[in-house]
Amino acid sequence: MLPSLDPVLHQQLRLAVMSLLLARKEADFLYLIEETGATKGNLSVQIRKLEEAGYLQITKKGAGPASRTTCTITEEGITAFEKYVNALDAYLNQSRGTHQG
Amino acid sequence: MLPSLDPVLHQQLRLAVMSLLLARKEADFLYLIEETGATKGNLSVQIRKLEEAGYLQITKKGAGPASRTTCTITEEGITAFEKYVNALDAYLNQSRGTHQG
DNA sequence: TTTTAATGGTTTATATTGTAAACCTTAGTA
DNA sequence: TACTAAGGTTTACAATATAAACCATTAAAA
Repeated sequence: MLPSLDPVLHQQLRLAVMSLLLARKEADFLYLIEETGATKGNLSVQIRKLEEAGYLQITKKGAGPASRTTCTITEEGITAFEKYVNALDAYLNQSRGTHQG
Repeated sequence: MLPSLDPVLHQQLRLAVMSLLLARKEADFLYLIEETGATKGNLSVQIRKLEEAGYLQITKKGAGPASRTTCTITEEGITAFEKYVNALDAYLNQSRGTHQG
């Protein structure tokens, strides 16, 4: 049977964030806004979910307009992403019969 | 910027159904239940959404216990699936820098 | 010839999730 | 001291997913 897809990662914005972090290790809130096109409210909620899942860490520096929020991917996040990609493969490659079994 | 992911396909059960159909062209309701582990209610709803999107056709034969509901993938469904896979690639390959640009 | 049960599927109420408008806090500046 | 702007957060609402309860038909049993 097809493997289940990690529901934390199987969502467009969260997947985009993780994908960007995987390439860069860390990224600022505003950078993620630019790259994803998400609204601040939505991004705020979704990175918190990723943090709660243990997939990234949120670090805040300063206060007011000079403040910065940075997201850093965790080992757990990297592992989860890789596992997700492998699970997806089973879905995407059904048609080619290249999956194990 | 990362491409958007077709919301009809970016859902586990619907993606599973499409994936199975891509390999087999058509499949019965009960076969899809077995392969996906979904409940009847959930599958019923999700294949209807796929039909509304034009990605598959639902055909019913007979009535009562001998009745059969068959799903057949459409050309539009195949195209949409391929497009979805390509879009996903942009997310999954960020880390390897193998994406265009 | 009524029950009774079983099959194949649908409806629909509920829970979960995603989204963005409205809001808050702090800092600079006029 | 206002007033503005930046950087985020809250939260109310919309959309979605899920499965329990239900329906229709048929076959078999009583």
